[in-house]
Amino acid sequence: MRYEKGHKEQTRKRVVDVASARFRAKGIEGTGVAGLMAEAGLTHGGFYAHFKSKDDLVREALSAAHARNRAGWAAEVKAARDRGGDGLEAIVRWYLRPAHRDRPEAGCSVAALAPEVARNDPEIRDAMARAADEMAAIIASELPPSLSGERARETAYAIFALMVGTLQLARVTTDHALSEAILEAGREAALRLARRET
Amino acid sequence: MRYEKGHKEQTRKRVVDVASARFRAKGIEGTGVAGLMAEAGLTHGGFYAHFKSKDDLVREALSAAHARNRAGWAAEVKAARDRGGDGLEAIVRWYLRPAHRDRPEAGCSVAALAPEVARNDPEIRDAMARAADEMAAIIASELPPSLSGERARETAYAIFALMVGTLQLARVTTDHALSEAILEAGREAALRLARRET
DNA sequence: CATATAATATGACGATCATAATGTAAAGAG
DNA sequence: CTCTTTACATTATGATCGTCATATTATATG
Repeated sequence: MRYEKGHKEQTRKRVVDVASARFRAKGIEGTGVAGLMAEAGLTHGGFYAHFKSKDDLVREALSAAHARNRAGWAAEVKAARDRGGDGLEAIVRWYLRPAHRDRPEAGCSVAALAPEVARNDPEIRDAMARAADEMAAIIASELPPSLSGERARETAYAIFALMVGTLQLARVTTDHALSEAILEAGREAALRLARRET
Repeated sequence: MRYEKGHKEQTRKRVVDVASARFRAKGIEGTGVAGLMAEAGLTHGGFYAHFKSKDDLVREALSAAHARNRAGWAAEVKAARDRGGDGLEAIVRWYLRPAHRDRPEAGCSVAALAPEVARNDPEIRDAMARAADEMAAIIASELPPSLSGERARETAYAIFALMVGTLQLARVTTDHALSEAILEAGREAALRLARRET
């Protein structure tokens, strides 16, 4: 059947959105093309009219997930600035909140998929590496003036790594109280790294 | 055929060792029972004479991987102590070294598998959570006296999370120089968290 | 109104997946 | 020396995997 103009792009976008959520929720290998298309309201056959391979979709879904998250980062920073608060503190508290731990399908793709992506092709790794670099750049830009020099990027990467690892540990732990304590410890440590003098 | 006494236990151990390496190298879902048994020199049929399910093996492989790594942690601490050095600094430098980044199959299972494990059953998550808690305990025991009080465990978890996240980011990045810089930034930040005063 | 076309659906390919029932051969028990 | 047992091999099951060739059908175009 022939659909209205723009229908295909809309469908493609829907598949990418579904994929970006399912990958984060169930992993890349844990997500099949058939189930993915079914969730998008389609059958599996049409997949290759939109993407040349699953890897092709993976790249796009990683970028799409990051694009949405980047908007969240920017919104948090802006909201903090508007109320005269600290942008970095807002990011840390927002990233390491229980709701983020509990809903990986809507959260950071690095925390949800980093090891699996690391085992993939360079194109896929680069899609995530670019996302990580952008998040590190946002962190770096929010560091206090005393840290905004040469080593800002390194410090920013360390803070981001701490946030990623903390979220993962909090997700692994089945002890709820410990999971909460891990999140709190991560928040505190991240802010300490951000506030060091010299 | 009937083998000598103890042959079965030896075979089982070999399968667990192969699995613990393969899981870390290719992921849990990325590792099939058939390939695993072939690498152990067996056919896939006998698998269920040793384990009641793949999940059963996963639990055991995670514990086995951790047991070996824990020995490495202890050895690093002891070596540092023997030469009058700082045990925690030794752990951080050993964990965040390029060889660890480049050989996940012999490395930390948390860094290699945390998000995938977080999506699994509570028994499997607990196997990793116990390992993480033990590593955090070692870190806590090596913190300076000024930090050995109430919040030692929280600080230790944060340091461990930073190490895990750093290793993962270094593995994702395809830019070698950046990957090295990420490792260095992680080492520096981890030691800074460990050395804070008050 | 007829027709070419675009966006899907249908169905099938061979591979591989976890799991399991059954077969087989050799070492230990008698 | 025979027989039972044990450790694994063989073979099979039904599912699901990624991929693709082909069929279908409504719409935009003529």
